[in-house]
Amino acid sequence: MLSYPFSRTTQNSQPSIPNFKASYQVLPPMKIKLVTWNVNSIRTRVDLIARFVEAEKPDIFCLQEIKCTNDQFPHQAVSEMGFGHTEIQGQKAYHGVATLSKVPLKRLDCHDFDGTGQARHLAVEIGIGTRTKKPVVLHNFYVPAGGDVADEDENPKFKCKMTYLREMEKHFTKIAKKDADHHKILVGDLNIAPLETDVWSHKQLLKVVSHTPVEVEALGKVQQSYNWLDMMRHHIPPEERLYSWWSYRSKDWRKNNRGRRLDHIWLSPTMKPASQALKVYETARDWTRPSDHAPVIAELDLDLV
DNA sequence: ATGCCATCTTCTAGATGA
Repeated sequence: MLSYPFSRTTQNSQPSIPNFKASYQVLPPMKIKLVTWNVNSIRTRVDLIARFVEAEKPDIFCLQEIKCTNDQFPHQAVSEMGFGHTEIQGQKAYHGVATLSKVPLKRLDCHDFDGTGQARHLAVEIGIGTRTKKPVVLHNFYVPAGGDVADEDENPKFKCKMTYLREMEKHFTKIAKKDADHHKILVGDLNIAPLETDVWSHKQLLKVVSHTPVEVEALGKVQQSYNWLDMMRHHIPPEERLYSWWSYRSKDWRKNNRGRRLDHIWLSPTMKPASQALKVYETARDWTRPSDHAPVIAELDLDLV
C-alpha cells in the first residue's frame, strides 16, 4: 500500500511523489488549513515559525518578507517542519515571498507588477486537482508599503505602490475572462487596511499611508476585478475591529492596540462555500522577538466546491 | 498623532518598514 504523505498524522514523512502529475494518484485531505504570515525575516524567525507550525499545523503556509535569497532560505528547517513542497521567490535583504505546503504545488508565475524587479508575488497551483472540479490557484502577495507621503508625485515609493495596485487590477481583470473556471485564493500582506474598523483610528489614519482613501479605492478596484470575497470579513463582521499588524514602536501593543488589518485572505466567488473558519493568531505577536504581523489562519473545505 | 523599534547590509550608519 502506498504511503500517504499528506495526512496530518504523518505530516513529518517526506513526500515520495516525484512530480505534480503523479501526485494526483494520491488523495490529499480536502480540509485545508491555510496561513498567511509576514514574518519579517525568515532567518530571524525560523524558531517562531516552527513553534507556530507545531501549534496550528497548517497545510499550506504563505510567507512574506522572507528577506533572503533563495540560496539563503532555511530549507532544512522548513523540511523538518513537515513541508515537503516549497516554492520561493526571494531576493537579497528585502521583501521576498515563499509558499510552503504539505500537498504538492505547481509553480505558475511571479509577476513584477510595479516593474521594480522586486520579489513580491508568487502564484502556485495546489495539487488537489482531481478532487476538486477545478484547479485551485494560490497567489501570495507582498504589496509595496509605499513610504511615508501619500503623494505619487512627491514620493516614488507611493507611486510604486499605486502602480502595483493598478497592475494587479489589470491582471485580474484579464484573468477573470481567461480563467473563469478556476478556483482562486489570494493571500498576503497587501499593506492596506480598507475598512474603518481595520485601523485603531479611522480619523487619525486618513492621511497615513495604508489607510488613505486613494489606496483604499485602488484596493477596492483590485477586489472588484475578480469579484474577490474578503474571507476575513466574511467570518468577522465589518463592525468588529480586526487587526493583523501592530507596530514595534508601541511599548505594550496589546494595551494600546493601535493595530491595522494589513494582511488579507481573498477567495474567488466559486470558493465561497469552502470558507469554514478564520482567525488572527494574535498569540504569535506576544512571543519573544516577534514579527510585527500576526499569522492569519483560514480553514477551507474543498469538498464543498 | 506619534511611537522610537526592528530588520537588512558595501555592517557600528543608513535605508527600509508602515
